[in-house]
Amino acid sequence: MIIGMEIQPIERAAVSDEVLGQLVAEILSGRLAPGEPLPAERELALRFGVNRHAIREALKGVRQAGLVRISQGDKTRVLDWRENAGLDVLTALATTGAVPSVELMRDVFEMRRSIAADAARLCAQRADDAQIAAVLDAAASYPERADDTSPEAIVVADVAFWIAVINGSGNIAYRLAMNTMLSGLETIGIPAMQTLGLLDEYADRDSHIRLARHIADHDVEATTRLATTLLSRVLDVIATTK
Amino acid sequence: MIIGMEIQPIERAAVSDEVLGQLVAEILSGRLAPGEPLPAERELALRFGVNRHAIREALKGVRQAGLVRISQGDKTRVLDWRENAGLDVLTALATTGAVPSVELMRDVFEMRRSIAADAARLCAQRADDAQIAAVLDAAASYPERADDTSPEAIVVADVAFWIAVINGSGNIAYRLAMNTMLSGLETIGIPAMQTLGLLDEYADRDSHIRLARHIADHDVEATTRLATTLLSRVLDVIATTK
DNA sequence: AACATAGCACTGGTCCAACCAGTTGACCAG
DNA sequence: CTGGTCAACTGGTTGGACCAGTGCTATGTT
Repeated sequence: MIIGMEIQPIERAAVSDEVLGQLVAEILSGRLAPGEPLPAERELALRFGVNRHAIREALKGVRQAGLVRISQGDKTRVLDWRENAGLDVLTALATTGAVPSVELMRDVFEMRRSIAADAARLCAQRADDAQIAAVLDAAASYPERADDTSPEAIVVADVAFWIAVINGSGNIAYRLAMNTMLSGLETIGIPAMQTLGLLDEYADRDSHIRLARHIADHDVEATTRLATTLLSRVLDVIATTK
Repeated sequence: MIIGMEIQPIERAAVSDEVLGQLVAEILSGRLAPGEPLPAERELALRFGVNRHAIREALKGVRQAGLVRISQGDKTRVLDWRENAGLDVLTALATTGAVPSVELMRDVFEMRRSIAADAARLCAQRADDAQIAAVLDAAASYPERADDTSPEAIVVADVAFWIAVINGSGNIAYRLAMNTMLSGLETIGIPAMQTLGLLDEYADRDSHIRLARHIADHDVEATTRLATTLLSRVLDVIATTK
């Protein structure tokens, strides 16, 4: 075994997942328009060259994403994803180019700002000691600004910090929404963020430590202001990119 | 046919959906703890008394919700839903009593406030004429405050208004998140909201019309202020309930 | 005794083939 | 025109077989 050689697990996606991906892409891209019926399961099985069960498993996923309505005896019909789909299709949207990726990025970071800023406010209001300690810890773990700091380390630290804040807010909906946004960002990929110059704005250790201190002081006012400022930076970068 | 008789379609959930619901409930309630392995598919098929294919279809759904990790050759393991699940489990959370329903309600409405308020701000900033017209229309369609106004009508009008605002913001993530929240509220049910006295706070036709006008005037400042005020009302009611 | 390894038993993944259960529309009798 | 019947779809469900990974265990060598 060659030391240091690049090993990555070969991807062996299940056929049903393959099918799911393609169907979702077809719908999000608009090639399958809302209202339009999907081919019958048996037909799809033929076209994809897989068993009908694989198709059915995929269809279950498509339905759960809110992209189709399945009804026995009748054909499976495509829904308007803007009206019916849940937040979870963000990930799929990032993959298929249904929405321009810069615009999508802007939307996600705007949502991040709203939610994280409010979470910080609530955190300052009602977090208990343990939760505040976690926030302070996360801020302290923030990497120093240095050129040799890996992009991954910055992202990891930033995610950990805001997760701690959200946990402190005690709002489970915020937590779940953040989970969804993060998995969406993962599919976009850190390299893409790097090219956009987003990461430079992330790495501001001092500000995060100050913010944590505001939270620890239960200073709602200062917390909200600083959090909003911090969370807006990335958006400024995106705006100029556009 | 008796005029006005109550007709509702009989529910005939597919077995796989039945299974999915039970599995999700088991996990969210904590009876199946994170890290714990699920029974084998064949075992589950026996216990539920259904075919293995049905189990598999259900498991696909559970996985997509971010509640388990499935890997061939190994057992299917339960994930920590707080860390892995997406926003879409909100609906399931509302059903199973994993989180106290009042607390869940508070969380959702807090999220609604953050998102809708920011959407209103963005809408005032960058909505085009057609989108603004839609907002004005939605506000005009708001029902007059009257005792004979049905609760459903109020909710429908309110939803339509904020959807119009979010559309005007041009933020697709906000739209999707709102979709998810709405389907969550549906499962809670309007009657439950009525008992909590939430609906009275919804029905304020004048304020919504004023808000729409602020947006039409592109008055970002006034829009943000009024929107936040409006969206906070429900939370005040919930806070006193608690 | 210690360690490598071959093999077995278990997991999920896929397939085939049949049948059940609803929906729709065409057709025909009243 | 109304109502019923039937046939041809649709998705829903079942059984059983086999493929493909993973992990434990017994075995054999050192």
